[in-house]
Amino acid sequence: MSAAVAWSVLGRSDDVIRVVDLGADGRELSARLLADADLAAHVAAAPPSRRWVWSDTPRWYPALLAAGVTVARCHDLRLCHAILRDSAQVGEDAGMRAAVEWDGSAGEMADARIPATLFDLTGAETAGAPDDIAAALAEFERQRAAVAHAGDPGRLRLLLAAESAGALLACELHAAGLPWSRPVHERILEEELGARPAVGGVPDRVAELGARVRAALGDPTASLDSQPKLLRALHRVGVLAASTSRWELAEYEHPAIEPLLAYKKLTRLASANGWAWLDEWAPHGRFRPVYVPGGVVTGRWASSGGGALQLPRMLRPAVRADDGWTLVVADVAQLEPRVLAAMAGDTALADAARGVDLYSGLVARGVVPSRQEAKIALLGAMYGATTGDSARLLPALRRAYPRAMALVDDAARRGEEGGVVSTWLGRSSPPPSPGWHELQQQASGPDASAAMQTQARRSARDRGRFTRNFVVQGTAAEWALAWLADLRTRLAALAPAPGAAADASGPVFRARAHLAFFLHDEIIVHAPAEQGEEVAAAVRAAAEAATRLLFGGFPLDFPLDLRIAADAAKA
DNA sequence: AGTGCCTGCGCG
DNA sequence: AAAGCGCGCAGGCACT
Repeated sequence: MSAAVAWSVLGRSDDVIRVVDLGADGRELSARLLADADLAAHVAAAPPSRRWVWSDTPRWYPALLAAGVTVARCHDLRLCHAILRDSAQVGEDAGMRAAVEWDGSAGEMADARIPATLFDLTGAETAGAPDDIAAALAEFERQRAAVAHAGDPGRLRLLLAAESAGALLACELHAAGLPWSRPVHERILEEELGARPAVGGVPDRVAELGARVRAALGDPTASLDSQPKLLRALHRVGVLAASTSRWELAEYEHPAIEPLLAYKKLTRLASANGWAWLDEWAPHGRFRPVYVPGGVVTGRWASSGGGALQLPRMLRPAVRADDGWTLVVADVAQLEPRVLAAMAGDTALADAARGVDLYSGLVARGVVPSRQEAKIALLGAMYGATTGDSARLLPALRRAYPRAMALVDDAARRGEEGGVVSTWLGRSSPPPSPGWHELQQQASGPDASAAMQTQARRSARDRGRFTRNFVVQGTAAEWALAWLADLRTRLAALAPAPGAAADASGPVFRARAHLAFFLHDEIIVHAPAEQGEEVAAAVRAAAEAATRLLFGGFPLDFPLDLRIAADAAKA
């Protein structure tokens, strides 16, 4: 009877895949070689509790998904390396910083395997590269040791598991795609812009507005798309704006302003999400962005291509469930202030959040006069406002919620001093650059100029605002990851759709309810119509599970705005 | 032609 | 200059 396999490390050795099975203690139990074509079957045959360890999820998982195989758990060495390398809980002696071959972004690591030239085929080019099985085993052992010796191994393990689950989900979201209605998108474009113009042409509504602006400027050839030229044209008619931004132009009274603002709005729609976007990014009923887990320093996801995280509200009706399916759209109400309350153990702020709307809770307790001011004050507290209404409201916030304010103020102070701050689960901010330290050093010297001192002061404050926000934004990202990971597991346990059929989005995601979109604090699940309520219950249960996982019994809810509908239009 | 920066604006 | 955080992308423009 052999010990149970806890981990299976995947890597390459010569031209084949090597699978090394490890016990819970990290000891090697067995190893085997596999051809690429046999990997999916091997993974599918393993028990779902198996955690697959691999260099970089986008390099291994898409092929499995294409073969119809999903994985319940993995350990993404690249993403976990990035966390452990910077975490204040991990000592320098863990060697994470020295293992620079793991530092690249997903794209850079892919490049590292490619020989520099066609003649450089000595085999050495892959020796230290992450895909190599020896490199993967060494890094995994290094990471296990780093976690074991960390200040709070439990939280760090949670973070690494959540990050890795996110890596799986990012690939799945891309494979599944967001259901997108071409007719609805086209209808919106035609209503706003007019008929689709010929290639290189300008939509009718844009042309009309442009003519109105030029007429009002008294300049039939005025260029509206070049910021410097537009600014000069405005100055000539007495609009002495310093920039051509929407907010500033709106301050001026001139017949050119109204059509100009409309012109800007429509050209933005046409260039960012017009017909060309539709053809390129959602040609066959699915929008498939590339999600980049850990792409933001705080731990938030970034995206690449198609502007996935910037879909304008105007286009949300184009997010439309397939026939016989529905969407469950949910976002967290005021995620970041709630996260702040929980992190700080601020029971007074948690108390104000008891209802559905935290901002109204502040008004009800007489902290600020209006909901709008509550929002501005809290955002200012988390972003580090120094002027205006927001800064004016901070003293009231400080009186009412000293613990929450102390947490962000302390993070800001540490940042200004050049220190490192960490999220709830242990992701740490990157240290300041050598140049930053140098500037602070020189500015504190005896022969520092006043200009240099001002610059250093400003640079310190900038970093303070970054670290102030880092702890909150980063912990909110952790809550969201925990929510996603838990929901992903719950959805996988639901019954398949009746009469599920294969189609272009792949058998796995056509067969059952699945996540289709994620944006910081919002998710969209695409589900068989009759499972709408069941999925909604899973979404809520996952949010509660995430809250307990991170914050235990702290008395605070993370209420969701949730709707079940055929499309994702915002209320 | 390719690059990198700037402005502006979409999202949380 | 949208007061204060984090992003991606398009278009113009200066540079190589």
